[in-house]
Amino acid sequence: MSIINKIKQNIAKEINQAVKADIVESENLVYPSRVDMGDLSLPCFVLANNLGKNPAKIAEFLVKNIKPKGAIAGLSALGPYFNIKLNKAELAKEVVNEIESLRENYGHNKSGRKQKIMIEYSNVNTHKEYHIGHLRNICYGDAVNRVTRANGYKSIPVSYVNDFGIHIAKTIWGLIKFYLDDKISDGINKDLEKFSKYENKGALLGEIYARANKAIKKDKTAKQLVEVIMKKIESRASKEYELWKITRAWSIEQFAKIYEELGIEFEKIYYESEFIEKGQKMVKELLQKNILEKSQGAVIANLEKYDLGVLVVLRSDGTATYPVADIPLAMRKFKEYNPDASIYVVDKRQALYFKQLFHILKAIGYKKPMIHLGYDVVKLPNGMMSSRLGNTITYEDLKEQLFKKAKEETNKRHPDWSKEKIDSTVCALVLGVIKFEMLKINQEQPITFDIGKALSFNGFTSAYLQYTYARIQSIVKKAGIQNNPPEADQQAGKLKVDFNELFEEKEHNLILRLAKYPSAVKQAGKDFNPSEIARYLFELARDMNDYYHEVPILKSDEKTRNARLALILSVSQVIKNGLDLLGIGVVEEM
RNA sequence: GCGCCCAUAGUUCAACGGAUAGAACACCAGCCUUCUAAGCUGGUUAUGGGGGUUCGAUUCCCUCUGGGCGCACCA
Repeated sequence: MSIINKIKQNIAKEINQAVKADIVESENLVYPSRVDMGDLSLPCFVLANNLGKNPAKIAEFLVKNIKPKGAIAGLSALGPYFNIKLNKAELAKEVVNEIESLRENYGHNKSGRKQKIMIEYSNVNTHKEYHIGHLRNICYGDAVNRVTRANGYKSIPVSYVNDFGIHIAKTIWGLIKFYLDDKISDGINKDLEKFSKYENKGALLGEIYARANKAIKKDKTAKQLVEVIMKKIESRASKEYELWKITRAWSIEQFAKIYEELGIEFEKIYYESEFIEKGQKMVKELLQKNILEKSQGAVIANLEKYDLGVLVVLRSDGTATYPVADIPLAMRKFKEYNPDASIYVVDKRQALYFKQLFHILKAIGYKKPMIHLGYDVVKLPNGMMSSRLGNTITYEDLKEQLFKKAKEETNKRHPDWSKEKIDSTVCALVLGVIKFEMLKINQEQPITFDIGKALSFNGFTSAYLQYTYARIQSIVKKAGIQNNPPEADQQAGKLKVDFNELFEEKEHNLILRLAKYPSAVKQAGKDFNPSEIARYLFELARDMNDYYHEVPILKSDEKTRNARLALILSVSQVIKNGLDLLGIGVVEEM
């Protein structure tokens, strides 16, 4: 349990003893809206209702009947609020020592009790462009994975790639039409040599898709051709199928590169094409079991009596829809990993579909919890993004612009740095921007992605957090302490910290903020909401920068200096831990 | 038509039934012989309308207005 929770529990106990009843719990203690009121507070209304007394009187009663001792430094009543000031040195000692001993594990908890949770994200289409909407999915999924682990679960991140749909036939049609003179010759590999000059063939497929989509819209024969191509791919024995195999590999290579750049690893990647045939067989079985039924030539799941409408599983022409692959995929996941719960990180617009899918899976016999974690779209300031309209920002565009800007800024500030140092710093900054922009807003809200703001590195950004971290490292370095994890314990020990030296109000604010980190992690885990961490870190960094400007560290007396160094080392550890939960790395200098 | 979601400052977001509704961006005015100015300080501006529940409502309920989304053969 975190220090602050222990303190809250003790205070709750004291209060209950004072009123001789068991009413107040540690969760009833809140943080006052202004720091001068105190560090913790109990609104006395609930107590008042239970005891049939005036809340302001109760607050006064508590002040009279509880003696400040240990962690409690002072008590006061302000109207109906019972306010508690904590012992600064005591709290500082507890918090800083805990951070120093737990290090990268500070803030983590065991509430998940090692339950296995499978998290599916990066549910992408091959043969299409990879844009910032996909980035939201992957950044969010990865952060949920990390936050879930920090809360004591054993998470299993997997990806599911849609490599077998009509969109692919469209891209292949475009490829043949625009690049292969309208036909596939016998020597496909030779024809495709012209693509060897493209470094990122997956991105090229995205461009072809957008172009093909526009062309097909106005062209009836093209539409028919696309259907023919789809059938030929499905036959798994045709030139089109060969072309599918080759181009599919291009997209998969592109995804692998993106995952590597973003530092994201999956336990397993599943592909739709592996499940379609199995799914077709399964449809027959489910028809026999009356879980599915035939209607108007199609195969459907009729879920109207559960208020979930109707889900088409096979169209009247016999072609498959999503669930045909999703059902066997879910079964495979349970069979291979036996997770205690299965989470799907997918666009919230598919909420109804997932309710339907889970209903069918439960009917088949899968009773473990299945959760659809929906997130909202990424919009642009001028409106919705659309692959079909070509109104998107692709991952490549974004990365390129960010690199250019970050490099410019870094060069300007550090003309003496080596190319390697600049590159590695810029890389960390760019990744930070991408991930932070995708995570700083609650997943249930749309993101209005403004590339100009993302490039600014000012305000509520990852650069601000990384900068704060780098500033601390700079001081630490000048103080002659190496903040290397193996030696750090010793180093901290060498500092001989007297926590009474942390007498500044801003220091107390920082310590209280550090003490709140574990609850931010817990809350983020409970709500699958990494933006809690992002906001927490911003507040911590703001407190830190405020402190930095106001209070000298290296120039203070030795005793004070040591205490302050211990404090800022703790701050930097928490910034690092929090950024790690968002999948973002720190830089030692910037 | 049925259902779901959203509405807070010029803009983008917070506020988990509690105290004077917080930030960031933008704009204006300051701060670098002083631990990194990618920073800090100060200033201007907000709960869509109407009802209810509650000691207390941005938060819960109803309703109106305005947006977005989903609803058998698009993925």
